Amino acid sequence: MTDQPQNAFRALADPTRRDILRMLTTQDMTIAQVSDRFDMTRAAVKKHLTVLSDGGLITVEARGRERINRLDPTGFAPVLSWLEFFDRFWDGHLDALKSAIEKDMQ
Amino acid sequence: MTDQPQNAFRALADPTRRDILRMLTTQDMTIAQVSDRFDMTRAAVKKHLTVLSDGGLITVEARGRERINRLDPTGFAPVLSWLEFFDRFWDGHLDALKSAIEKDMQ
DNA sequence: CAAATATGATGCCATTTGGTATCATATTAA
DNA sequence: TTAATATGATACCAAATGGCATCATATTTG
Repeated sequence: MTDQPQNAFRALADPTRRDILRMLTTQDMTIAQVSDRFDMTRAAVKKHLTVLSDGGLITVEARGRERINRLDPTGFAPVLSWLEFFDRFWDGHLDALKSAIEKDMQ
Repeated sequence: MTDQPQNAFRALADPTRRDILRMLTTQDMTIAQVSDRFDMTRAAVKKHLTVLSDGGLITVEARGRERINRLDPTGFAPVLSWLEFFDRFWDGHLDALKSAIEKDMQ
């Protein structure tokens, strides 16, 4: 982990990395397992996983010759905390926001 | 506006842009007003404002020769909605998450 | 031990990004 | 109208980013 929340926001800025995060909600995965799901080299995926790790969004556990990549929910804290600042600011606009979210969820 | 939530996440990935957003919580600002607060050219600031606008996080209202940049809370919806997916997934971890946020807020 | 496997590390490349400088255009003010 | 002001647009540049290819290293496995 390093600068916060910069590294977390940076990690979230790439669609591939966001897809990886969602994948990791279903199960922990090795680098090879993640790579199998993308049309890019293992090296490229590994770079993304490093960025996600720097952002604190995943943890990597060495297990023999494998590296288990696991979602780290606490890594989202700096992001949510930053966003929370706006949540407080809006206040009266929260309803509009909620409906906008619901509309977006469809 | 374009791809969602990609443009919003991309807009949030830069520290200068996040600072601009926080500034805009205190008051709507022209490009010149925003520029005055940063050690970079007006052109550079204008680029950031364009990215923020593409991300749907601000709206720009032309008023005479000025452009009023205004925070758009609804632009955060796609981001929050994406994050909400993880909120559902964690469930049992939410408490740890909350305390992590509080710790981060200090 | 030797071969296969999983990952790490490095170098290279094209594109994007964040910045500057400069000039054009549109409004306002004298 | 003319000058000043606020912004838009463009060209250019260095650094970062996302990708590939390749080789090195560490673990398993036969």
